[in-house]
Amino acid sequence: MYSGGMPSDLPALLGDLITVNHRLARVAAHAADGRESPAVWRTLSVLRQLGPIRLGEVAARSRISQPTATKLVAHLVERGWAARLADPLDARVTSTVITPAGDAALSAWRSELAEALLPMFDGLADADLATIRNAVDILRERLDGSEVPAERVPAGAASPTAGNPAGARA
Amino acid sequence: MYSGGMPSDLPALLGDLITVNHRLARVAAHAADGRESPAVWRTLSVLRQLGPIRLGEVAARSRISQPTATKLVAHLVERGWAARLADPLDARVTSTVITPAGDAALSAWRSELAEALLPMFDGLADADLATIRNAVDILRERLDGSEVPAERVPAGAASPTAGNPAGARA
DNA sequence: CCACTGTACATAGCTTGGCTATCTATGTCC
DNA sequence: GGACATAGATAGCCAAGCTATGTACAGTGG
Repeated sequence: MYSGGMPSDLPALLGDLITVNHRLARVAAHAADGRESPAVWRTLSVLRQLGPIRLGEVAARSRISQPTATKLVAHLVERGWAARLADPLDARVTSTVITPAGDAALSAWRSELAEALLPMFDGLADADLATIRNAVDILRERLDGSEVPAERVPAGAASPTAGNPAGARA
Repeated sequence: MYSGGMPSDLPALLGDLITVNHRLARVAAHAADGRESPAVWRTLSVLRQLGPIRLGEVAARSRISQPTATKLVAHLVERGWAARLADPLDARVTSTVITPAGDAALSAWRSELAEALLPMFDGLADADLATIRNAVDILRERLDGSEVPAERVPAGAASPTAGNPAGARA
């Protein structure tokens, strides 16, 4: 219990958060489906969540560089998990959508992952699960909300004319 | 809205957890010090936490393969952030310790990271910070406690007949 | 004492995700 | 039409991860 409450020690909290985060990532890496990489699922998640989306937006959302996004999307298209759409208004743009196959693959991965991680979370009290759920929601909101201070990320993004759904919870 | 609290939807929670986790990792990757990689800091953390430790233990703790641990530790030694000790009882063993320089570097990184992430957490209510702190503690405990994949996990995780891939779309 | 099996780490070789730098094609503004 | 900006593609590099295998030492049975 952290009833003491030490909000002033934010740096320590952030350090711990990132450390635990890395460790959890390693566990997840083992947990499910060695056949495809985490980056693939992450990209697929972005596509599912944001519908037809430009490459640059994929990159910004995933916090990866544009060339890396190109590579990943190309891989997804090869796999049949995504498809590209020409933009009738701007010939430079090619939007990407997730395909039904991609959607199914993503869902399957999530199930597989959940099953693999279950033992680790077995016996956890409902209250603890709720805490994790809340923390996940809080972090997600922060990740979605702040378009990142991003030192290195090419801070283009000057063309969000399309209504940014910004589906914030709460 | 998740106000209901649905502990039975653990699979969805785990999927979200891993997704958010991965996204946070991307942010952290940008946040601080592009000169060294996350794996370096993770390894250094393990060394600091567990004192002189065998290579195999580093690998198990970090959830990486033994050859990868060899590579990372070698890198740390080159950098002067770790040192190796021969074991007088078993000539096969070489333990590794963090050096003062490594300790300092790790601390510096944590500070830098915290500072870079601060804006993202600015304006967060104390209650939310407490929630994150608790979640971090809960997860860390689970990560430490369960020696989960034992050790040499058979890499090819057989996909257990996914009869019903959790019809719940996420 | 010597082979025989097991353990701890090192080496080799590969794949993939990530990056920067640069190029091409298109759009936009004067 | 020409200068500049923007969207994405291509090239080339490095790090982190893996499997498979090699090497040296430990322990054990004959």
